[in-house]
Amino acid sequence: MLDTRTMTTGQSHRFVPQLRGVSLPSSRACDAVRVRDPLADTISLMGATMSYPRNVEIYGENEPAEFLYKVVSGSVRTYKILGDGRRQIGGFYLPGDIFGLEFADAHALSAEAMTDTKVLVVKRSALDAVAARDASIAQQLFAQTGRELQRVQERILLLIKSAQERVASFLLEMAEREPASNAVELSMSRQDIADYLGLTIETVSRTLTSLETAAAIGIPTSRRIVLRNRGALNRMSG
Amino acid sequence: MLDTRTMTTGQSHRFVPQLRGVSLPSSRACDAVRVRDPLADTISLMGATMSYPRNVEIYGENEPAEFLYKVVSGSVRTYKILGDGRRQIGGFYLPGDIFGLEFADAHALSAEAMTDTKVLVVKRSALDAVAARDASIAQQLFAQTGRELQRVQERILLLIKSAQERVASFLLEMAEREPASNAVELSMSRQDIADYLGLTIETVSRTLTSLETAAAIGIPTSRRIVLRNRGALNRMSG
DNA sequence: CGTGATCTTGAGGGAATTCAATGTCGGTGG
DNA sequence: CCACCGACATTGAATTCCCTCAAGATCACG
Repeated sequence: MLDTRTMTTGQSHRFVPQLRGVSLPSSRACDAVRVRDPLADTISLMGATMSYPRNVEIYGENEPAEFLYKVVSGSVRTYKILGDGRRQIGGFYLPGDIFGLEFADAHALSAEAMTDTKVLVVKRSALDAVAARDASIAQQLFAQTGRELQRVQERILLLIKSAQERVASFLLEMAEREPASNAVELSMSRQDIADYLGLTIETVSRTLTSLETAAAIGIPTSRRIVLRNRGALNRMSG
Repeated sequence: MLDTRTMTTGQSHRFVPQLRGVSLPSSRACDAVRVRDPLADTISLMGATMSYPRNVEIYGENEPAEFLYKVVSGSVRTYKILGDGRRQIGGFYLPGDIFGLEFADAHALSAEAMTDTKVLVVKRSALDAVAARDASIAQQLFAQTGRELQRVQERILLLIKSAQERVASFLLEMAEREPASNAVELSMSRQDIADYLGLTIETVSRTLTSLETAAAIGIPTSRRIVLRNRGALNRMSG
């Protein structure tokens, strides 16, 4: 099972540190991207694309944290298995999200593709080398870490809430990632949601149906949630 | 009443701390520290010492995050008050610990002295300026952030456990900070512990007595816990 | 000592889990 | 095409764990 993942890019991923474009923006569009997100741009330039089928491991807990990842398409979950078999999900990552940022030498969490997924992979050492030359990259890495920290701190606040508050918060969190629509397409199973929220699958299910009964949401299919009343959800989210 | 627990800590008016002067380390001991921990040393060199009495606010949520703090003596808690009055404690900081590291412009949490406390205070802007020149300082700041992130991730794992597991984990965590002894001197109240672990004060108290009954710990005074059987505690911590 | 704050203990209730059964959906082969 | 299967989801009933409310015990401090 180790090698169901496949390299889809033949491009050399040995990076030659040529910070082109940083000081000489040429086109408006390009400039905008670079100025806003030099890290993303660097990853795109340096990264190799890899594909992982659904439910396949991208990296495992305790493996050396050699790479940084960015989701191109599909979705990824990070998680940790506790001694007694319980699983805690660290986060869900959708296209554009960066994951695999670690501070110890080894990964604290495992990562798995939730659906068939393409990711950009970049060697940490290469990225560090660029960061050493380009302060804006270093700054972005730092900022990315800070955002991750804030995200995790909010999870702590979530985990002390009631089941209904957790589920409502979760739906609003997911909805923020698809701003255009009022519906959420869940790429994760009820079990994933439960392990993310620190609840059981039954409680998640019951809470969702109760939210539907309360006319706060609609559940046309189990993986699709329509937000009918965001105000109510917001109130319920604690 | 909604909020008795947050009222118990007493006055919430802002204390204006006294500036005691700049610490100027000159001893050999500090030189040794310098090699191992350039960040700590820089803070010592640049920082001003401030004193805060017990239960007095050091900074408040949403205030601009201008400073970085290092505990010299005493103890500090960071916390956030939720809409309905619940309080979540972000962390406890003991001598040597750094707190106040933020990524947004404003503090996400408030900080209070749990006991009479002395802290070193350093302007972020000054520290950033040093970091820009000295890569080892920048690296230390980054590492410090990474450690904070790991700490918070472990808290998430803690919050999905049972009450007994949480309390056992908490005791072991506190014990790690006083490696010499087999006893833990708690600088925080039961309410603080409860708000840290996402439990009620009664559950914390009951769990502690049950651990004592099980001969895993001793409780000579309410603020002093003797670890009688670390193996058992470890097993109980999940 | 008395007083308030903190901590412990008890009884009862409620929210979430556990255990168990049923329902739904997508795929696969007869 | 439909019947069957397995994976996933929902629903129900009983139980457990923790919270709430309430009372007492202990501690710190004047």
